[in-house]
Amino acid sequence: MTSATEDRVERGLGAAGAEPPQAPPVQAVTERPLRADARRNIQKVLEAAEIVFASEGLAVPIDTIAARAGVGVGTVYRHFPTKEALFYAVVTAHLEKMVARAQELADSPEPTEALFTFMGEVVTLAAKKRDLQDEMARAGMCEPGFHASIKAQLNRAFALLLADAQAAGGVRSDVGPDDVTSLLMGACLASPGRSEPSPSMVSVIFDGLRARTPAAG
Amino acid sequence: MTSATEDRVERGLGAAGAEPPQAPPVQAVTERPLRADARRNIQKVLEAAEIVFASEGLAVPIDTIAARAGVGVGTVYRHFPTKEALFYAVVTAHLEKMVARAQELADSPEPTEALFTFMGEVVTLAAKKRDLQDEMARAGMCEPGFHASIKAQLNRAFALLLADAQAAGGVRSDVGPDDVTSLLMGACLASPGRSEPSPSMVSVIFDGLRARTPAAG
DNA sequence: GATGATACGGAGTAAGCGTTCCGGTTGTCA
DNA sequence: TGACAACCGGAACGCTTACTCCGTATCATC
Repeated sequence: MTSATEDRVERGLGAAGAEPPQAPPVQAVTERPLRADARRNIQKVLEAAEIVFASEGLAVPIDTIAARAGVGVGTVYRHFPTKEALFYAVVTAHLEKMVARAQELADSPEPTEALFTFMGEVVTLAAKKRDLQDEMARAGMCEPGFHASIKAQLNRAFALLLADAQAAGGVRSDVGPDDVTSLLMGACLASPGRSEPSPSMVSVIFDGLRARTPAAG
Repeated sequence: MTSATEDRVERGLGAAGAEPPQAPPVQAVTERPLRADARRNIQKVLEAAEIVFASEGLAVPIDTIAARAGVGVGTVYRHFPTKEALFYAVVTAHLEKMVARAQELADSPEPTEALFTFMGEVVTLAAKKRDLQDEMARAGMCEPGFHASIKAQLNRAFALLLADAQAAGGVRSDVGPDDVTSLLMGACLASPGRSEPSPSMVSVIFDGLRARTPAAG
């Protein structure tokens, strides 16, 4: 309990503020700044993790990331208490960008196009990022609280985008945010192996969302 | 080479004919019938595997399946050379049923409804079967030849169903079998955790496929 | 430059899981 | 019923991988 596990809590971390899944902020005491080499290494690890997780997914061994970053595994674990915490940091950074993008598009004068733009960008991004696909595939199962906070923000922003598009009459009104989220996730998870989503597939979904008269049996 | 590995090739196997991924039929010599207890155990293993793979997916340890079947792991490996071979047997059984269903529906006088019926049934089935989801998630990557033969049959049957629906004017003509397969797989992989697909989600996809005028940007 | 705190590296540890091995059991056939 | 082949069970093996430990190196401070 009093061993080296103590100083492995995240501190500044700059870019992707890596708040670990379930680490209550026990001691917010006198935190002195990190040493310069430590800051450098955190950055190197994050950059390596982003690349490696994107191409290999969560299943990649931590040694691969450490090697790519040019550090030892001990250094990785010094700054990220578990592999999942590192994954969390990387994925959170992506999700934060999505939230920002959704909020930016929410001010658009063309709500319907804004929604479709957002969805298209998400699908395109996810097609290239295996870690995002892994994260989507786990959504629902696994740790319930994992990523909960940032995902709640994303859901809110996305629901707003959808509501505006529906209010503008550009999207059928009999679908809820959860339905469209499922649709979006499905599009992201479809056709694994290719690095771009099928344009026809996306256009079918968009047309389905535009359909005025739900004519389903 | 000459040890007990030899007699682990599949023989009759009854229901789900488990042709292992890459086992060339080297010796089709004088195969005497299996002993009664062996036949019983194969059946028990297949039944247990179907249940366990469906709820846990491919990641489940083989011990779990053996325990559920009430046999030892050695018995499982006597009849299935690897865990993947067992998985293969179970998934193949599902895919064979899909092929049969697709062929049955191909004779329908309502090609469009036949296509949508098929797709709906697949999505509903996949929502309950984690092993099918796992298999779809791996499609494209992993061993290229895995399941290739049965999947080719399925693709052919599905392409026929689609072509008929398009010829009847019920489905837009600017989508190919691969696009619709992606869409279908996406629908199967979306919303993990729930045991039924969202009806709205499915209806959006169907409406998108019906759309006459592809109005995508 | 000396000194102590901080951080690094990577060998080592532990646990999970696929697969094998072999002593014991059971079915089959004469 | 006896004898042998076929089969069973599960302990043991080996590999992978997340994570820890500690001797060594580096940084910050005086």
